[in-house]
Amino acid sequence: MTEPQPTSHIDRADRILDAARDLLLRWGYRRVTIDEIARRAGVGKGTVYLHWRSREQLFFAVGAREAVAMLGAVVAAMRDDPRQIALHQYMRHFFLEAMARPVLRAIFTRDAEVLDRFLSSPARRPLQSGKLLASREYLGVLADNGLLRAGLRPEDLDYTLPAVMFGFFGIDPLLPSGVDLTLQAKADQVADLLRHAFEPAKPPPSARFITAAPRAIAILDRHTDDYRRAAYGASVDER
Amino acid sequence: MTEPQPTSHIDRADRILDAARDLLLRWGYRRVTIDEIARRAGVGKGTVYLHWRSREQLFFAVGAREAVAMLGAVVAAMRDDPRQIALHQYMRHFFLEAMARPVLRAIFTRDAEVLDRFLSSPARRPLQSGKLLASREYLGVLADNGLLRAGLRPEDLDYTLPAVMFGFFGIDPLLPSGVDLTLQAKADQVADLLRHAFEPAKPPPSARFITAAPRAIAILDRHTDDYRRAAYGASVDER
DNA sequence: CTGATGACCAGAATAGCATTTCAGTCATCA
DNA sequence: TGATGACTGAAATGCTATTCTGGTCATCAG
Repeated sequence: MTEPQPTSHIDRADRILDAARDLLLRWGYRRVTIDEIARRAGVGKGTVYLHWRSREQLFFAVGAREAVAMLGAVVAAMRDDPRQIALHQYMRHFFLEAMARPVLRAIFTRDAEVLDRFLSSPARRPLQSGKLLASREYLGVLADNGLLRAGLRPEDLDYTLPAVMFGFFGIDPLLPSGVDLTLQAKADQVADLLRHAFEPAKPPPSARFITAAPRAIAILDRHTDDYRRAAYGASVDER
Repeated sequence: MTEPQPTSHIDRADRILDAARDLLLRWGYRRVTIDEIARRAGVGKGTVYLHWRSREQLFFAVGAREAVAMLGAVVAAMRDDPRQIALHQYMRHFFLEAMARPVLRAIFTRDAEVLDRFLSSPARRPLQSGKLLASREYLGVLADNGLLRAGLRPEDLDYTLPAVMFGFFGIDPLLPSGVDLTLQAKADQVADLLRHAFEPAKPPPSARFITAAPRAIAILDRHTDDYRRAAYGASVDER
């Protein structure tokens, strides 16, 4: 059907992931079959299993690849302007970039229509865990540079930060129809909330951000690599 | 089976609601039948329908009655100490008292095991809506008395407050098992978060609370009556 | 006459079974 | 040597017969 084309290992993985993503969004997790994905990607079914151990891992990879793209966009903003490493800015971007990507939006809003069975699959966990939000190390860098409220320790956020973000991602279907803000407005509200709740009352001097940014960015880059590895299977570093 | 006893209309409603609540918690919404509830309450099946229009309304009444009890506890604390009307204290009590009551906990944590079908029933809405949390009027009283951060208008909380509370109620199953705080600790975190995010930086003088408390309490009393009426059917004011 | 009841009914839920679908494997091939 | 797709069993689905149960209302007890 699709004519075979000479491709690298990673290009082929991308074609398969593209097919999986498109079918996922069109039909939902339950209805998509490996046969159809392989057909669409122009490869044999066995080939899919040369990249990922199972169907579950394949769909995790679909999410992981979008996570890589999302983190890339967020980190790019931080490189442009070190002030964007502030927790409230980070989470604002995180929220906007996640909601702008259909697969990630489905995951974070726990969209049962799209994900059905995948919601309760253990493979989904790493995509929704607190680590993807803001790891201890990232928060440690903020704390060390006076970018968190005095007396607030990174571990104090282990519970609260995921709770808040989960709330903003998931509240919509529970709200009466009268309340509907734009995505931007919601992102601004998260940012405002987090800034007042967790950051110093008076904005820290720019120097602090400039000092902290490289370390903060390095941490996110490392996380990004973790997700990239997950997306393309262990074979990503063979190349 | 249960010997009939002379009772007022409301006593009988309570017996039926008791039976419904016990069976709900033991078996979950789907498995409980009206026949079993009536048998347990020692009344005929038809009698149940003299109180509520439908099965759905009956279970809504079970929740509404617990909401009355919960609001009663919260308001009692406010009568003892006017400072408890502060948004963060209100929500702290709300969280603790809701989580301490099995039916409300099931509703607010969206426990699919207990509620299954009831989760998507429209009758559940009024129990989970923003209004039960903190109505515009309540927030208006706080704002009028300088108990909200300068520049924060009550309607600014329409989205954010439900999002945050929903997050705290629902996050637990999504967190890695390492993170498990006591109920008290979680309540303290909600309170801290809300105080920093939405209330004045320096604690307002007591006089403000003393002035505002009667009006705040009156609003909650009115909401409580609404739920009481819903719990016992329209017949509650016949008496 | 009034308020309570439970036999009754239609539609929905369930159980049981026959059939189809599909994730994952591996012998074969280019 | 890397890619394939025919093959297999387990799980999902469709179908039918049967049971269950929400809600009604004719009847009855006090």
